Amino acid sequence: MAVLEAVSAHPHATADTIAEGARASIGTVSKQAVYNALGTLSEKGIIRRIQPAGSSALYEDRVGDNHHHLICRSCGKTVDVDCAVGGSPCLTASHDSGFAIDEAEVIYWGKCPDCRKA
Amino acid sequence: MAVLEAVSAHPHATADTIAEGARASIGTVSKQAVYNALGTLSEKGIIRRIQPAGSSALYEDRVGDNHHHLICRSCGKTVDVDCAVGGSPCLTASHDSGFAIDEAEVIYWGKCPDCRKA
DNA sequence: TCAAGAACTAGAATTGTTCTATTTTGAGGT
DNA sequence: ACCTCAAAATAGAACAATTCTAGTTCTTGA
Repeated sequence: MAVLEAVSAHPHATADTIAEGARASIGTVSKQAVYNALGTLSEKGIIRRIQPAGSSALYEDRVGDNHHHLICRSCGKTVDVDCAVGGSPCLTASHDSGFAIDEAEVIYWGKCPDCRKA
Repeated sequence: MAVLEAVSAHPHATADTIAEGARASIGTVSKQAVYNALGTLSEKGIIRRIQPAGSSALYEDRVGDNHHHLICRSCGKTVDVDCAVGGSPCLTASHDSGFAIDEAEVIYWGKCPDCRKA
């Protein structure tokens, strides 16, 4: 529960940050307890795990609405974006090679406003 | 050059596999030489590096045609798919939050024909 | 031929995550 | 209340991919 709350409170946080958040509300929690909880929660579909290139895994509780992510190449800032194409469209690849596709993960890479200034 | 050839010969291979490929054509190459070469090549845009969740980095030389990937959740098999939406459309997120977007990375997750049978 | 910079090597170091063995906790039954 | 058993937590080791570092070897231009 504490882990779930921490994920809710810090969207797109790393396991480490979430562990800190959980500790803030409960006291002591081991790293592994957090990993276990995160693992179970994302397995059950209650939270989502994203693993952008060049960073550790991030977790969020916004789930089931087919939204995507926009990540800054310089500072790593991550924001949600709604699916450009509506509903859950991306699930149709042009040619599926016989695969049964169950998810389309979209990551937009770019530069955030702050980093553009600098 | 040997590294580039190895990437060409084994699309979607890991750094390790590419190192083996390079060694097969040249003799001995250190792991770091390979990482250096891969780093420079992808920095210059000659090859592309993809880092799917739960696997190490993969490299490919098909570049600049806005294609995406379809990965099997069970066996990790990776195939190319052309962009569902044509040209380079995905570059437009519904709302860009002020970011300067330069790439849209799409990964379709599913089950390959072989794993569906099993 | 020589010097200077680039690339290469080997091996240690780092980081995020997972594994394993041991301990603690909590629920149900007596 | 007490005991037992399973589930969850702990601590710390283990692991794998990648990066860093220091020293050596090549290559190229003068």
